[in-house]
Amino acid sequence: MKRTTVRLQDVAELAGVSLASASRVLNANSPTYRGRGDLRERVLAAAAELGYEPNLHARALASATSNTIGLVVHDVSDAYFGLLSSSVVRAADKHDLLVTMVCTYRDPASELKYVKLLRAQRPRAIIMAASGYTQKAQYGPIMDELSKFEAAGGVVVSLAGGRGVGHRMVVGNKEGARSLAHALVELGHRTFAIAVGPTALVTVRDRVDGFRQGLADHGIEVAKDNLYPGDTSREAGMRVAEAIKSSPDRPTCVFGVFDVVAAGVVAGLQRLGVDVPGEVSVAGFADVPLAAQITPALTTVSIPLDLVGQQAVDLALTESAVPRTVSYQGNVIMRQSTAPPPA
Amino acid sequence: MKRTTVRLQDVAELAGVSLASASRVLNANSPTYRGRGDLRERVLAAAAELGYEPNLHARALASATSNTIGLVVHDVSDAYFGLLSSSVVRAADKHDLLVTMVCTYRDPASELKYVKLLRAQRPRAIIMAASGYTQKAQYGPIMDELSKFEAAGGVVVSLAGGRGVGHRMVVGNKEGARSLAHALVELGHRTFAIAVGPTALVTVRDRVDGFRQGLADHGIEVAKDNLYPGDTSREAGMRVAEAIKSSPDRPTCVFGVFDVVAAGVVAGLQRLGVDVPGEVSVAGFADVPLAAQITPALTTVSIPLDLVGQQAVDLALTESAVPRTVSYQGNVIMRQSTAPPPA
DNA sequence: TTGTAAGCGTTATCAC
DNA sequence: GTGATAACGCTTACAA
Repeated sequence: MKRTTVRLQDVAELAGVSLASASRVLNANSPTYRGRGDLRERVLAAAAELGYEPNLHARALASATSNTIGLVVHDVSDAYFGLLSSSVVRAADKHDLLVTMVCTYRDPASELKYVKLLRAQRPRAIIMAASGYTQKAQYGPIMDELSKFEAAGGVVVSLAGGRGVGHRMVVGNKEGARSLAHALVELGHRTFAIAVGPTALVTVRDRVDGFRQGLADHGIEVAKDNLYPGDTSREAGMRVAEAIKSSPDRPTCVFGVFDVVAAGVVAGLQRLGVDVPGEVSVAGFADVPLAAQITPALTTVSIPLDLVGQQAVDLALTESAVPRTVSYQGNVIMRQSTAPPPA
Repeated sequence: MKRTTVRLQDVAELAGVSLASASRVLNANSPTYRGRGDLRERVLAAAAELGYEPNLHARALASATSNTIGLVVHDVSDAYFGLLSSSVVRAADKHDLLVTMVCTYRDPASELKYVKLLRAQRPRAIIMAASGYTQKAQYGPIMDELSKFEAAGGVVVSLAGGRGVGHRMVVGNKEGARSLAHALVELGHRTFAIAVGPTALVTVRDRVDGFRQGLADHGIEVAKDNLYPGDTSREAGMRVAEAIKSSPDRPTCVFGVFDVVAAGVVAGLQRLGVDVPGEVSVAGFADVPLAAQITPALTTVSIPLDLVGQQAVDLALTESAVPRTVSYQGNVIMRQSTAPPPA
């Protein structure tokens, strides 16, 4: 087979104009540019006839800008990140930007690898929705890499709760969890358990800290035994349910740091014959769709993921020298999974 | 600010070698290549010191290959596509491939636009998990674009049920729905309703056709009135529930073409005081996590999305001249949302 | 307005 | 094994 790829050159030749002119027409260069006579039409016609599609690599190389933004999440199949990714993709679309998405599956090493790869791709910006590790050994190298990216003219948007390079977006994990705690105490609860999730994440730390802070505001503490680390799965929640059921001082309320985990706690308790919320109340965090769909519907803290995604893209497009910070606060959503504790 | 971006040239100079040598070292060119003396080490050291990261655009341009694959889905925030995307990303990772993901939100026009954009990015392959429109006016232009991509040496993997360019993956929508129908009839049901969803999609058509076929196998037909078109949302399901509740000849079993819709039917019926499955049984399709998490748990047909994603990437990497076809069959999963009809 | 030509950062093809 | 040097397909001064 001969060369099958169509170059701008080919278009130019077919239209009988120079490479430069063809380029100008196809880029609608200056708003005023129309080309003399039917030059413009000839080029357009030639491009259409040949099925020409510009080579973005060449364009990126020559113009030193790309129309891509990188998005780093933990796991797209997780509803939280799925929703976020979707809103990022949607917002990017409005600016004719393509999104290259990578999933770290909560592994700092693979996150580092991906940031490097992304950097190699020279995107306009990188949105870090994952990251946020509590250990310097884990986040350090990633930050370094991001700094280099910035030094080379790239924009970074960090959604992580902790420190971060570039623009910062903070979703109110701490504040939201604290408000949730207040609401639950007001309901009458005094003994709590927390399904903590992966402790290496800043998000987790913030939610747990916020929640405990909220309890502390009322002079309540969570017993060490009632802190259950785990992963972010439904199964983790179910295991917590078992532990609680046979716990000596059974809490009257369980806070699951992720909705999915909380849903697992609910399911686990139900399977063990414990009534929710009659005997034990359960609350989650994030308000992913699942929360409203289980029975009883889950009390949780809603995060406006839609806005967050949009805003992230907006920030990704602002090359301001001074990093900006934008915050979003969550709302406590009381549903049927929580009720006053049994008398 | 001076130029802040590090070129291979810079690395070569710092290492005191030629551009070509630096390139060879960094690409571990031939397995045997080691460079003479400490040449290799010097280059590596220089690259590390400078924080060099290759420019993939330049590389793609020079080598005429990229390490990117394009993925087109309807909506990542939809559990089905979230799961699929995740498995694609995961599989791609094993081959050090980056995934550029676009969402069409079920709009043929935006799908066309995206395929063009993707083509411009010159990915190694494009995986079409969306598409599959029933109307030629809609899928035609997209297929054309994909053909051009193929002609230029790209690989296409089509997950759509209908026709498709390149390698084909067929998930057993028809067969799965048919088996489901059989199972439901065996349970004793004779009158059915179908929450159809968006009729413009091949996936929908296949599931509906398969289901009706399955009923037909037992001499059962679905009344026109019992076919409810809509979108793929939970709300659509709830509306169907209302319609059914007040329907003159109320069906004893409802098939929702998407799990989310079916879940909506369940929730809607429950809200109206109709017992599921006591009075009406409900089944869905796809077995997304939600299906197992609602109460009662949803009977559905499971699709091995994990395998599908992996396989899609495998196919994306096979440049075989003859398009291959791989099929996956779903399994009927009976859960608590279906039971024999009331006597 | 248009064309000529010089890059953009790599890889690949040559000689050496 | 190594180093010049010509592509790769495009944008963008600079000249005409």
